[in-house]
Amino acid sequence: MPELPEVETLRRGLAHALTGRQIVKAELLKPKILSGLPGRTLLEVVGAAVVGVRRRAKYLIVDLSNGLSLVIHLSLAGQIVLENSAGEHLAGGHPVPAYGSPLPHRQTSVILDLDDDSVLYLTDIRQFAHLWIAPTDQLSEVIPEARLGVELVGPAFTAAELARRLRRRPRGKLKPLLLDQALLAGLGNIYVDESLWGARLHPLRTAGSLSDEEIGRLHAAIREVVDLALAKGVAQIVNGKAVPGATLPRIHGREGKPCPLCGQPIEKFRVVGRGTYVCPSCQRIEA
DNA sequence: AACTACTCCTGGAGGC
DNA sequence: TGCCTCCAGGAGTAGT
Repeated sequence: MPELPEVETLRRGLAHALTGRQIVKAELLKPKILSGLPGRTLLEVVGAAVVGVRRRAKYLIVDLSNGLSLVIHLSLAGQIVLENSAGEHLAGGHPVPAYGSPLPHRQTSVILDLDDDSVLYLTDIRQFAHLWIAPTDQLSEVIPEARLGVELVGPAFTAAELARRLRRRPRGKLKPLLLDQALLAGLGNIYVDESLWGARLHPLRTAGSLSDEEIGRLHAAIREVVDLALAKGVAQIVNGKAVPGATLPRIHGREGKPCPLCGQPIEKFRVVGRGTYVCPSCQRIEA
């Protein structure tokens, strides 16, 4: 699903469009999405205004004027579409159902009506997404801070910090480590592949085998791919395949297509059950 | 510590 | 057209 760049891009759009708006109606079509904190209902957000939209890792946080926050994790296939009164869409998350298709969709879980006649739809074709309603000062009940590593956007994510974290788990392989939210908060399957390709490192290299120079390369590659996604548009994948012509991804979902760097055909294999793409020439397992 | 397997779900693609 | 299988931008838990 949406990884950090997708969630951050969505956050920026929603912060602009939602801040100051009042929620005038809330419909819960699929109760399954509301997990944890029993006793809370979606009706508690009606009448409150949005005071800000934040993000931690892949969690989207909508702070309200009544001391509550909506916390959304889009998981694999969650999607948010905000439709304004002119019928224009601000959309983010999973591309299925296609942006612009009629809403609500069969798998739409939540509909929020705003006081400017815009409507927010939260849809998830796989019903894995989660929504929590919690007091803004008690979000630790919802967001598992102890299981979230360093934020990738901002000053905390340095090469030294990456090295420190990787060296704690020297026998771990790079792909599972980079997918581990307790190590780095925000990467998912696509951006891990993109980052490893950018650093010219094989997904099965062990953390302990990396030189300082290679860790520096990995840090720069992660930074570069996240920055590129935030600046030029997030990775576009539909049904596991890269969308032709999109800036990102450059390697994920492009099996058999030429490596953008050397032209060798990109190969696909499985690592911890996840489809993994490498350039066999640029990313060699031996150092 | 690190790995595998399994779970939650639906839908799109491709084979026949 | 139908039927089948496989796979999927996440993450928690259990078992080895």
